[in-house]
Amino acid sequence: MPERIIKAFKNAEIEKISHLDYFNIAVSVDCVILGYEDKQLKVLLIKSDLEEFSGLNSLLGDLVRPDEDLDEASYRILRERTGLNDVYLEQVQTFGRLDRHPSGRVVTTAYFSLLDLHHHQLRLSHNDLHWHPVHKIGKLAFDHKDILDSCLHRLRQQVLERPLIFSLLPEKFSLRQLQEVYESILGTELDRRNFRKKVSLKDWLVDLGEMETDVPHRPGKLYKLNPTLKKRLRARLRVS
Amino acid sequence: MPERIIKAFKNAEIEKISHLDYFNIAVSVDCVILGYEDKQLKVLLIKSDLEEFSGLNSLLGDLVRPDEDLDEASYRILRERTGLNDVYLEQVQTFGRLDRHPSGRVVTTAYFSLLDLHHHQLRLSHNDLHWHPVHKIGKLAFDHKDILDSCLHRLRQQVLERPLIFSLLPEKFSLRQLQEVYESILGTELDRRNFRKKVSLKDWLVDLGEMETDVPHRPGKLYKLNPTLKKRLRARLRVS
DNA sequence: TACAAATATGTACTTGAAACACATTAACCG
DNA sequence: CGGTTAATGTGTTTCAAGTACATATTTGTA
Repeated sequence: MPERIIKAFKNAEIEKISHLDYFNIAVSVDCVILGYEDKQLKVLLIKSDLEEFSGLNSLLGDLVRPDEDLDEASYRILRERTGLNDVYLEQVQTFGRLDRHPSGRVVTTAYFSLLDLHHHQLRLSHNDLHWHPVHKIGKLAFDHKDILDSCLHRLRQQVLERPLIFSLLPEKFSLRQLQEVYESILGTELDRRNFRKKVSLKDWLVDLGEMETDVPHRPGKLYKLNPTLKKRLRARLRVS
Repeated sequence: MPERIIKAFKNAEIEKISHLDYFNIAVSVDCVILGYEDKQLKVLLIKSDLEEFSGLNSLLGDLVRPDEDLDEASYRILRERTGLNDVYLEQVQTFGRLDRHPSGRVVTTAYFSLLDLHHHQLRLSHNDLHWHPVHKIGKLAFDHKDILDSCLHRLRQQVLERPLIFSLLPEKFSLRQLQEVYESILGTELDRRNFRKKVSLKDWLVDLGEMETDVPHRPGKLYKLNPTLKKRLRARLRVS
């Protein structure tokens, strides 16, 4: 099989390189899994078990299996690590630096996903899995800090245009909660009145006619995401 | 070496799959090389030499070599195919469908680049290389139509925000030429007066104090890209 | 029951985009 | 050579969106 592929890419210089070398590249995916808690955006990390990176955390990744799509692989990792199925997932960028993995050549494709950190189905697969506030993260194993940063950059670009952010919140939420999520992602303070005007113009929200409970102040109205949009979010990630 | 990598990704299910299978995935890059001519955006394509796709064109791609970065690989393809060095290049997306290549599993990363189709250094490497108007393209080999579309989508997103478009034009150009390029990319007509106002606010342009020649009407002023921005464009793609 | 703190809604101002008009210049042609 | 044509080059007006800002209302708490 490998020979067939190399033949398909017939290239003048091909004889200079051993055929097998072309298949010394491994393909992996890495997931930047983001949640929201205590007014902070958090990312799910695991302690690296490579001695080269002892003491450092890394993103959740795995080799892509011979029989699975890239999207499927990232979806599988998410499922294995969190137990969650209906999660927003988006490919961001592929990283292929020669020395990015100490054990050999690994090209990795980064995905980010957003989920409700307090979802009742959330079951972390491993004791060494923990949520870390993204703005407190220093070094990570491999080039994972770069990967994280590129995903956060993409998230910030998209978050005002598309209704992604609701995956971070529980089913019902108040406008204050929603605003706080935006503020933690964008790293800026927003004017409450203008914010409310902006989201109300977008027809993203449905007023539930209910109020917050157990808050130490005047309760606000509760909203949920417009069901049509919710379906559309799910549709994007139907993989397996 | 492969064994070391697989060990590094220790996974519960790893034993189910033959170790070597993980390295049956080839990694390639495909370049969507865009130029501008006759008021049309054009893409450089080559006749596919696979019998499965006989009669169809394909993008320019190649396997990533064991000793080169993804960016380097796309840069090399560009150089080999066009003879050009200083070209804008941007990674867009990675495609990994299982059946996307008839000869086996190939994961490919798509790049797009913009260049001046009439550049004096441009030397196409091959007789079967031709420029095709993007809006007239039907089928392509592999999933290359999807790749082309995703690159065009990205280009349309970026073109109003960042000064990419100038790579498509010669050193000196008139505002009319610039507007025509925008219109062909965005697929819309723009108001001349509003367009001029918009670009003049962006400090992208330098007035050369020269005029068009050999035009069958009143000549317009000639401009060039602000040299600072030009340097910055080049800096993004310094690879080898 | 007064106060603190958050919700809820509205208005004036500023900026940017969209629609539109007119004077100017050079090529072309009778 | 002068009138016509077809571009260039610079406005202005209008409208929508964004930003800054104020006040009344509701609930929890001391």
